Amino acid sequence: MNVASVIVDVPAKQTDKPFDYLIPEHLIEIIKPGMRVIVPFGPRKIQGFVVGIKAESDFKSLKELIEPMDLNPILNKELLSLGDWLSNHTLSYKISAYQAMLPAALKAKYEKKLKRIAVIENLDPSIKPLFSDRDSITWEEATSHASMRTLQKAVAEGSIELIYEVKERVKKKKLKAIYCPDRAQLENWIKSLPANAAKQKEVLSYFQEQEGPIFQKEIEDVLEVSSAVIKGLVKKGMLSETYLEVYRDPFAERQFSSTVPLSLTEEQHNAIIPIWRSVEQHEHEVFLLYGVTGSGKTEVYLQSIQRVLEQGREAIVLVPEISLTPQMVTRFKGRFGDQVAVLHSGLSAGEKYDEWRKIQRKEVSVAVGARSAIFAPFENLGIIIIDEEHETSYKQEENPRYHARDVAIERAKTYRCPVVLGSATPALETFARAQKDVYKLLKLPKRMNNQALPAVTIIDMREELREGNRSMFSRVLLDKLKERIEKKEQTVLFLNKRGHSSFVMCRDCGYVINCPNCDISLTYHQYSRQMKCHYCGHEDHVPSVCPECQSEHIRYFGTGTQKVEEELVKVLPEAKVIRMDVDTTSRKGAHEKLLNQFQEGQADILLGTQMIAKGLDFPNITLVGVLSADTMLHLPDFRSSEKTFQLLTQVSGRAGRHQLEGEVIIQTYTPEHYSVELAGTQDYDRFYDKEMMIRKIHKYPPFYYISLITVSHEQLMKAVAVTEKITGWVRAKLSDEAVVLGPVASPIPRINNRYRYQCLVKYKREPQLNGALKTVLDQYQQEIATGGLQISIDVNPYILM
DNA sequence: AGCACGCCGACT
DNA sequence: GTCGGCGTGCTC
Repeated sequence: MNVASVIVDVPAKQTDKPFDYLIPEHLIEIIKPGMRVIVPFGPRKIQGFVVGIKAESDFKSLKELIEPMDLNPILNKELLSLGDWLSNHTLSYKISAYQAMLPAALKAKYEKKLKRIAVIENLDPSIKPLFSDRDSITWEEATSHASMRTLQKAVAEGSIELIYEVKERVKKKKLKAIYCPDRAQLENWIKSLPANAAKQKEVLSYFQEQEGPIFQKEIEDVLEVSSAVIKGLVKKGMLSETYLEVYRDPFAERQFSSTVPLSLTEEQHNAIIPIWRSVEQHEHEVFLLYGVTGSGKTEVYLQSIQRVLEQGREAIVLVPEISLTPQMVTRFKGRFGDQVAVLHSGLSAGEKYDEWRKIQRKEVSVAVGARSAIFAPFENLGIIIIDEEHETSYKQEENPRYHARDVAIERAKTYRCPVVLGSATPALETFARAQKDVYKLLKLPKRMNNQALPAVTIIDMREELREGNRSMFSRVLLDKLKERIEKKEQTVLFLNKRGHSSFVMCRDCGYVINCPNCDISLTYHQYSRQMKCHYCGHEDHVPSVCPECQSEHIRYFGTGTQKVEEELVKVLPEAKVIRMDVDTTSRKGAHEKLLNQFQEGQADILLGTQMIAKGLDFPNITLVGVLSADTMLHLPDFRSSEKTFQLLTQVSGRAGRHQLEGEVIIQTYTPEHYSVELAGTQDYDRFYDKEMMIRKIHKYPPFYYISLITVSHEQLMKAVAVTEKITGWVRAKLSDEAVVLGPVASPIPRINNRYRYQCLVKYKREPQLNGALKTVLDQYQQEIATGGLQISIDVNPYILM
């Protein structure tokens, strides 16, 4: 057993298979599947994952692997095969799948260096100065100071050597700690110290009280001594220095007041019984916990987890990226304390890595986090919970294009444990499965406070315009706003920004400034006073005259949160407003800080985008205003109605969650649209029926599965031709039941000067499809490798662009 | 993905 | 004649 099969860190079709390496004598039995290793690959050294150990290889001349990067496997057996499953289902490379399952900190960093071999005097004069004070320099440094030619010559004649290094991205954080090598002596030592060494005596007696190493910082802080005191003792040999690994704890400063399980309402109780049963009987089952906003889903999660922990098993809780508000973390930390690891995007790479290691070392049993937390390396899972399961952020929009819900179900099958999908507005696919009894439906139809859902008023903004109100606030909304300020109650104003971020337009000729590289309008950014393309990053100044008609009437269109804020100040000068958007929350911790301010009542109005739609739970909010409900209704996306309905229902749910009654105002230009109208009455069931009908007619999910192939190339004709061929090829491979659409231009026909064409496949059951798509990738492998062609395949896409 | 190898055009 | 451009194919 001295051969290791390794998946190497080269994301390409040709290398998407195990490469065999000889395990050096001294590493036999040490190298195990799931470990990261450094292996020679061609002329360089790269990282790889050991996927198997075997006695011999079909390959004749094996190289030896260089060294392991881990002491213990970083992927256990289950995660290793989950990686296979993932790459199969998303048609992505194995290496990409493994990397997606691990914290980014574990991704290798490569360094190319030149090392001096000959004595300095013998080096080429142009290279000499580079090595004057060091023995090796980076490749970048070398090439910027010396010509490629001389470097090549020097390497060829052996005076310098080219070396490749594999480095860890993030180091484990270590702090200096002090320990006493011989505690029995402490008593004597203290007596032996001179009388004027009061501080040193104090330090030694501190060691009498405590066993084990103590962090230097702790000694300095507690005893108020300087490092010199400790150094003195170290010099005398009474104390010794060491470095101890510590976790970066992003919540170190925070106190979480602990909570106890609340008594469940009858409905909660009814909902939790089947979950408990599934936990206790080790049965895999998927539950849809369908509960209106404010119905107490979180308490059901908490008490389900409680049961899992009592069994000595572990739990994963997924929450959507944006709503991973401190509120949710607080509730989990409050109930389960140190048992909880938190994994979300707000943490630094190092912090994330540390939280991940707490899971790996079995120091915690609950992981709360965004999408990628589904890969938490637990080995005895007892439950997986996905809160707000309809959220689109559970779908990764880059390779591997996985949906956390699918991964959850796959893992839960292996561990024979339940998955709980929670939502007030389930994804249509999910609800349909619950209707068909594939998932078990659990309902929480009432709010916990027994309050009715807030009263919703829909305002037709066309009507407002007709009556001469050109502002972005309807008269009703304005009146209600004033009322709340007088009553010292709070309002949430929600701006549905997606769909029309502020673009720049000429008022005279209507010319909209587009990106020169992409077929999309540039977005205006107030803080930099620049226009920016969200797809290729192109930036430009706002022109002073229109490039088309030379008019000077250039204007920024679209209502950004900043504009709303300015307007608010004009109409309600007495109102205190907190604005939450990408600009005000980009700084670390800003999100939390703003919410705290709002909670403490420092403002009357909380104004924001998507990020305030979910998870907010403040007792004093009695009014929710949606400024423009329909902005994303017209996106080229078959889910736009569903998303609109979900979003409107979610925001409405922010009002009146406690004693005070809530009220919602929705402003729209299309009040007759069913997703606006039914969000008004918060009637999910009717929305579901209506939307299902439409999906059925148009052959969309949940009636059909879809897969999207996007082809892009610098030349329009090439992109069209390839898509044409693929479309024909796929069509021929599938049954008559499948619908293959295309080639059609992508909704964004050009990004970064590459033309984009698509083929959309709708199907019910096509065992051939996966294979056909793989062949497509194989066939164009050459052209993809040389960089001219790009083909992306998204199985079950969420964004059709 | 890198990197070497190899085959063609424009130069000292 | 050589230098250097990039297309092609390989990496255990």
